[in-house]
Amino acid sequence: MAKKSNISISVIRRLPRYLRYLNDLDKQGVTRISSGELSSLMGLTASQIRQDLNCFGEFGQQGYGYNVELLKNAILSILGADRAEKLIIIGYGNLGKAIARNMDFENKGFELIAVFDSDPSKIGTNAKNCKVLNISELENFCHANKPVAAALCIPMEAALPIAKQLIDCGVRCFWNFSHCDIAMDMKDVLVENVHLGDSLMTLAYKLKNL
Amino acid sequence: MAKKSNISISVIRRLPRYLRYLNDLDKQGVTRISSGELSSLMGLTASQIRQDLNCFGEFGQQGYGYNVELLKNAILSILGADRAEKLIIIGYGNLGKAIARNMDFENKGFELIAVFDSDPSKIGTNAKNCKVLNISELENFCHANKPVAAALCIPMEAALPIAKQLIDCGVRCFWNFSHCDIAMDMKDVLVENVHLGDSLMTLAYKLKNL
DNA sequence: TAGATTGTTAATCGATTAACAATC
DNA sequence: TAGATTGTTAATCGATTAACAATC
Repeated sequence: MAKKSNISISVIRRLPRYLRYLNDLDKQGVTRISSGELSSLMGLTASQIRQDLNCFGEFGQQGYGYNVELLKNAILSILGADRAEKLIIIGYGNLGKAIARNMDFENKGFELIAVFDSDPSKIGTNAKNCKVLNISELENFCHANKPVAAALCIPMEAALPIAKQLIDCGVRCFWNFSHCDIAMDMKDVLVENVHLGDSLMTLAYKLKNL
Repeated sequence: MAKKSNISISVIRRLPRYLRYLNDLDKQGVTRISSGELSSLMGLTASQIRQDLNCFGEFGQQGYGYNVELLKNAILSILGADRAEKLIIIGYGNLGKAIARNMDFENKGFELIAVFDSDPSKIGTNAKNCKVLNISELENFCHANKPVAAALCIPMEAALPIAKQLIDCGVRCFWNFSHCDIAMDMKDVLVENVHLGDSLMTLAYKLKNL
């Protein structure tokens, strides 16, 4: 059969993790793996792995298991991580720098094309493979270069106005690190909120209830 | 009734978000709110809010709703965010710096007591309210100061050995930013994995399937 | 072929939503 | 009191796990 139409977000969020393990296996020279082996490696059930994968097609072979490289590439393609959607970073503080320098955009579906900041001492310097531009040039840049995604590495107060400006410039996709929820209601606007503070508090709870 | 014994992680992960909204309301001078009002503000059901809160006790009043300040403090206490557990940061690269400087540890249950790095140019400099120390001093420091938690802002290769060393020093709680899963199997060791790459790939998927 | 392991259906489990009696 | 809104139970929905026939 194959290809369910409505894939749940729970399944999607597991795919990048499968990918990490498959990449490791591939690097180690492992060519095939069964759902059972992978499940004990990752600490989940074989059933779940098979169910997850069968949302998208039939990638295995009875009696054999899964070909590591083939499955890896299939998941890359399912996630759209084999593409190069234009992304800009707003804010070149420590977090913006960390992301610009360390995030492997190319293997995750994006291409970093520019960074923006308002600090004169940063403007004109080199980020990863691109320049740090003045935030005042944002609109011109967007109209000329049409980025589809933006990583918001700016304080909470700045996030909503900048997001609105970006939406007007055609940006449809936000990776939001500012400590607020943005634009949950705007149609056709995608937001992935990363709330590091929420994550830390979850750890506080676990610690308290250890 | 009140106080269920086994609270699901889904409920816990919603609490910090409730807290953010309650903090905002409190700052705006709002003193009471009903589950209905809060639910439309946050984009979820009133039923879910009431169910979530009733895992921990009865914080509302029929016909009135919830007192904002009271509920805010209740959630702070449930999460253990009103404590000050000693935390260290390993790695003072851009990410370590971003977290040291911008994370509001005091309101999230922790106290940052030291940062460690191996780079001589960083050692001895001042982080937020503490020093950057030589990673070679890690064991001595831990035995003297007994941190319970560590934020791992180091590359993947370094994460596991450092985590093991820290566990031997009594650290039981990891906030892991390195691009690997650590120690899922070790008993009594808590890990909150933050996989920024996984988050970005989820965004890639959403974008592809927009 | 026999053994292994998938794809897939059915059963279970848990989480969310709806409903309403209790009560402020 | 009457209106509002909780706390809580029951109903629904979705996700995970188990089981097994299909098949490599």
